[in-house]
Amino acid sequence: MYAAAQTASFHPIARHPVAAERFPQARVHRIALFAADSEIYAQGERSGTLYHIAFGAVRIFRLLSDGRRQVVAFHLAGETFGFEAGRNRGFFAETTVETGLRTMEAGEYDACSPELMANALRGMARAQEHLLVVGRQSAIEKLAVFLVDLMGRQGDPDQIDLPMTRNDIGDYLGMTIETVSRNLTKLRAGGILRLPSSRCIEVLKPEHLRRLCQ
Amino acid sequence: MYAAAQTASFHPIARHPVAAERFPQARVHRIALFAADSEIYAQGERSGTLYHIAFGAVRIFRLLSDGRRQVVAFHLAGETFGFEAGRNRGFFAETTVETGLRTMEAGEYDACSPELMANALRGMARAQEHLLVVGRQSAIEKLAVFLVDLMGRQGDPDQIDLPMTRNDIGDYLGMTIETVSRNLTKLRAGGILRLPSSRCIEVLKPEHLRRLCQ
DNA sequence: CGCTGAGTTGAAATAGCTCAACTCCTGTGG
DNA sequence: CCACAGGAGTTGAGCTATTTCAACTCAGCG
Repeated sequence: MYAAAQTASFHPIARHPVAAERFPQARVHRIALFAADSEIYAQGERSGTLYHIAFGAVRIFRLLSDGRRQVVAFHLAGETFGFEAGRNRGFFAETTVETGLRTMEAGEYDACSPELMANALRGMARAQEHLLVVGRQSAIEKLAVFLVDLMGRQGDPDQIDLPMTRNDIGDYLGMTIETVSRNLTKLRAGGILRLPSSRCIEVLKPEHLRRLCQ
Repeated sequence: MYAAAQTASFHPIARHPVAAERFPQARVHRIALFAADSEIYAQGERSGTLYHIAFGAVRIFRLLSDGRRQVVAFHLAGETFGFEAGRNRGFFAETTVETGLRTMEAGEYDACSPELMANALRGMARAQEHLLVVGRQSAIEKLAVFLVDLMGRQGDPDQIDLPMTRNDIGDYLGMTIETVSRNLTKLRAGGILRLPSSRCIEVLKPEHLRRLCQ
């Protein structure tokens, strides 16, 4: 779970053609490599640092006292995260897969720039959209919204790359892994999806999926 | 439901001693009076205006295509709302009770001031906290968190003023009004609450309530 | 005094959870 | 190259919390 970030250095960046393409060696500037399931920051730590994801994915979550976990956001390649309302982290951040991050320390950026403001507002909007999903709707609807969102953020390919486990998805949508699995099976049985592997989903009928989102 | 804001003018402000006290006549400056259940803005409208609540309460929500409603936030007296990520409103805003609002048009305020930034980040944090509640936990736990939050925002009185209906609460917590009602009854049966009226809750055992929040 | 909307309560239906068994995939070591 | 172990995912069966539908109470108001 808490593999040290250093271990990532054993995996040469060349194994990530996408990342290599987007951030050619000359432009790679202070990229930190993290193995899957590495902690980026913990709840309670001093905040300030921002992170830009070169490749990989990150889950933002909180641990509840009974051991349950609520994932409040996933961040994918190309996105920036790490904004906090207070001086200390309110959540944990961990990689879900092997991930490359560029960090920006407080002081390196203008804390009140229009870009940051836009990002904060977008964060609020995304959390509120997430609320719409988690708050109501059946498990299959939640899953549909999740997949359509992922599709959009990956540039609407017909093959969705799932950079997280069923456990992560369950904790994000507020349901058990069994319910996630059962409803994926249901979508497959309906001819809407194909599941070539557990980390890849081929969307056969995008319109059907979108219709489920209402 | 969509009573015009004008109708509020039939209710003299003198009926609201709290408001009168906080905003004495001399300082009342462009306060708009809204009757209960009045629309403040609608999804899709051009955004920009900010609102400060002199007295009353507001629900921020979205209507789903099947008629269900998800309330993503309540705002109470003293709070400011109306920030948007985009040029257009992503949600509806309505009063839940008779409400006095001071408006600030875009241009009257600095869109990138530290105060606004702090407000945006607080909005994000609150939405994420809300996610923790809605995403998991049993109905009774959700209700406990909701009441404790309300208590805090009203200055921790032992009498909570509920400026919204069971319906609003249900749509906020992602449950039916019957479940809200049943679980309030359960808390009352446990000697934790008293319900002098449907819009007022007396908290007899705050520690018990807090313990339910974990 | 009856009407109306909000809230409460009851009974039956059901979606999702829990617990458990099983498969599949992957990596490791002989 | 195969055997094996361990983790991730799937499937099944029974259980339970919440929803649904319906009846009822209660308070405010013309």
